[in-house]
Amino acid sequence: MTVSTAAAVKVTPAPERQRDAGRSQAAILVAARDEFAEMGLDGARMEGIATRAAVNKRLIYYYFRDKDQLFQAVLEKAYQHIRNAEQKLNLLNLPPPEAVRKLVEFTWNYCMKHPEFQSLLTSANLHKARHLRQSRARELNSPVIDTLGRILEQGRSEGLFRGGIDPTQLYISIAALTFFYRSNNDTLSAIFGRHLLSPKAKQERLAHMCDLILGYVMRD
Amino acid sequence: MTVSTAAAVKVTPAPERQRDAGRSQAAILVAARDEFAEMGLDGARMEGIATRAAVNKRLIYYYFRDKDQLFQAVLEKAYQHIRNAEQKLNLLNLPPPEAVRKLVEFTWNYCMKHPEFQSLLTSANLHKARHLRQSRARELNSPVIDTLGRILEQGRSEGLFRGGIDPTQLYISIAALTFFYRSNNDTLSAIFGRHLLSPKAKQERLAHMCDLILGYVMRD
Amino acid sequence: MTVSTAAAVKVTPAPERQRDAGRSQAAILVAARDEFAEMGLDGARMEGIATRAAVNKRLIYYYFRDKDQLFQAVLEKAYQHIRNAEQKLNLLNLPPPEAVRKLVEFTWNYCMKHPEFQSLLTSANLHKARHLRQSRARELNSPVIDTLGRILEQGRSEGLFRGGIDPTQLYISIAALTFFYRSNNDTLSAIFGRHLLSPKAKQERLAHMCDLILGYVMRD
Amino acid sequence: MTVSTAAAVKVTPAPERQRDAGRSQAAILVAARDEFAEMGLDGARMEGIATRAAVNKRLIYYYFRDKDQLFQAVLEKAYQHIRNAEQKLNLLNLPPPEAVRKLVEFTWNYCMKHPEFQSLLTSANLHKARHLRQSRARELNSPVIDTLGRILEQGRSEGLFRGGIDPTQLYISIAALTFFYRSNNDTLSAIFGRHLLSPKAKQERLAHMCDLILGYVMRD
DNA sequence: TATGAATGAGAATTCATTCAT
DNA sequence: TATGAATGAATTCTCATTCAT
Repeated sequence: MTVSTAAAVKVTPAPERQRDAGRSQAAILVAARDEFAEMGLDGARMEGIATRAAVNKRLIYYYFRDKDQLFQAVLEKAYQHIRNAEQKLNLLNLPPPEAVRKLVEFTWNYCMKHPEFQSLLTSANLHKARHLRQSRARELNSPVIDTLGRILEQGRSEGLFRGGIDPTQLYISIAALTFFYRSNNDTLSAIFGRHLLSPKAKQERLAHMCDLILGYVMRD
Repeated sequence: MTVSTAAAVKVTPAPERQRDAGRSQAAILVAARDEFAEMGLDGARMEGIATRAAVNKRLIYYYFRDKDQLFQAVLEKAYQHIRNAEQKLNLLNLPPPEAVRKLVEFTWNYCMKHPEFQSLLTSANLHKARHLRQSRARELNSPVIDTLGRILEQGRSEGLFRGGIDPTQLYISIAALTFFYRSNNDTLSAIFGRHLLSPKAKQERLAHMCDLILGYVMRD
Repeated sequence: MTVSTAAAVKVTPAPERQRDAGRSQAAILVAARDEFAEMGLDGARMEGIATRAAVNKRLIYYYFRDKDQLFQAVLEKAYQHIRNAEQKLNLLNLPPPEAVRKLVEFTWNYCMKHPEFQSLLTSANLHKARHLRQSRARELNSPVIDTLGRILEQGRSEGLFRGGIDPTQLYISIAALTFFYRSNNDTLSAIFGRHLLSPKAKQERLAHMCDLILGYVMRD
Repeated sequence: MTVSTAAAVKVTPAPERQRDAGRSQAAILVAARDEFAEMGLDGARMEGIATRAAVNKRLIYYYFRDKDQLFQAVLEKAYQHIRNAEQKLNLLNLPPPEAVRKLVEFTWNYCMKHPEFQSLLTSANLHKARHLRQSRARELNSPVIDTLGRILEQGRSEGLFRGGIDPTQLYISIAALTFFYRSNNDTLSAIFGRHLLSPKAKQERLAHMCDLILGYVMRD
């Protein structure tokens, strides 16, 4: 047996990549987001998340306690992300009709780029949104509601928009028109025998939505 | 009821409940529909379905082979049900604007009465609609698309509606506005801190949707 | 035991029995070998294997994925074991007749000491040897075939053996005479009403086999 | 409801094929033999047997009580079949060497034509031959043993054969050489990378076996 | 911070067999 | 003689999670 003589020897911790708390946590969150989005909360596997994140399964528990907490963290991050994007819209600088159109387009584009968002919400809803209710994060609520309210008011005062529109109601409708289209794509395609996500189809859908929303908002 | 005088009358098999293939199958389908709708395809438990249906778990396999086949059967039946309801609408007898309004109201009411329908679709979509694609049932496609197309045309010819509206696109939008609202109710409620399914809220939502759809369809 | 003076000496992990991957795997393999041999592949129970190995049932799946993979591992190990034993025979040092006799005796003894080997092969054959074909292990093929070929040649050149004997054919025959006798023992005994595994019967069988094989191999 | 007027009307039992006890039993036995041979006793499925026999699963239980009894019946029939074939050999009419050769050839041919026989025996052995021991059928024991004894004696008295050969021992050896070859074909083929059942291979094997047996039996 | 070993509580599915007609 | 309906007891395998280092 070869015995080391130096009790003081301390192996240098290797050129790292290991042992980076932040990196591991972030990798897990991304992996979990993808797994949850693809498989649903119930279909997702902790094993699958660990593999995607290239970390030891045990580490997930170390950082996130359990599957539900992890899902909650993913959900919060997803909301945070879209709220962040919404912040940058600067809708109040635009003429009201332009602002509304831009909001529709933004919602559409976000939905196309981040289909995982609606997928996560779907899982959240299946579970009665308990993950959200446990969340103390206040990034959940959209500041856009407020903004949209002001836009509607201004459009109204300019004589462009009709009155009496509930901004929350309108916001939900915009979301509905885009997110439903995307998240029900597979069944809709199967039934209509029509590909709904080709570039042309997407362009048509966006046009339709803008017509629909603006046709409603604007005074006859 | 015409009563036979003869002694040869076949005794009705007693109000038993045992050994009735049709009844068992039907009970399983109902139970499965509810379980799948509440828990999602992945969250649903065969055990739970058996309990709901008050049949032996084994019997489910006897009639439906496995979970996926059962889900497919449930899905087909759900489509069949809504298509059936659509059939009875008789929209072509109405003035075009009334017809469109009635379709919106029908969709809304169906959605409220049968939230399981969208829930099933959600699971189907999470699984890339493979259950639908394996289905040879042709009740899937909605005959309403056709009807809606004719209504739009007629409204157009009467000078009431704008032209160039794709009936499929419009149909999807109507579905989106109602089904998204219902199926995302929990997260939306949590975020907006507002109960979306109170009688008043439902009435407002329906009014909003009608305004939106009719405002778009009708010529300025 | 050489005692180190240093405080830095790593404490030997105690004679525990827990948390030893190698030990667990080995225990499972032994248990599985016995269960498969006694019950056949289809009759074997994962539960039974876990009990025999005194490990958690789940651990079997942890290490071996599923029943088939486990069986394959067992099979490979069994081949490895007999090939190992064959290696040690050193037949080439003996006069050809002695070598042949020793091979027969070895086969017989191995068969008596390791009846599980033929039992495993029987299961493998029932399943069309798919486990073997999936195996990339090259310990499967017997090196004895080669050796036997050389022995036959030398015997021939010494004028002791007849010519034109296919070593593979002969090897199969030696195996057949022993393994068939052992693995069909129960039916043969039942039919002939004669105990085939008494010391006397075994001795007679071995003598018969040697006579048979040597009588064939040696020139008249 | 259309009521039949004739109480006496008796539907003629249809051109039959149904309700033929003998036919059903025979079909089940054949189907069971094939299923047991292909899958082994444990791997065989009552369902599979019913399907093969094109009868209702329940009928198997009606005629054969349970799986074990069915297996026993199959086994007995298999023995009966080979004993029957052996009866017709008329070995005593031949010169002793011819008789022995004919027995080897017969065994080989039977084995090639009826691989299910050895397969059934294999299952029987895995279960310690309990099915045989429960069997009161006396067709089990081979009359050939007797015949072979006489042949050996005669050959001996004619100065052709060596003495002291145990006919049972020899009979087992002949069976071993053929049945082992056939029933271990898959593993042997996999290991030797050589197809053992091609016409040429079969011919070579038979020749080898005859050489082996006759080389042993005949006086030098 | 990180990880391989281990596990209990299910989960879907299978299978021989019985029930009721 | 024949059969569709029904079932209890397994059986394999899965999954989130904890242990021990």
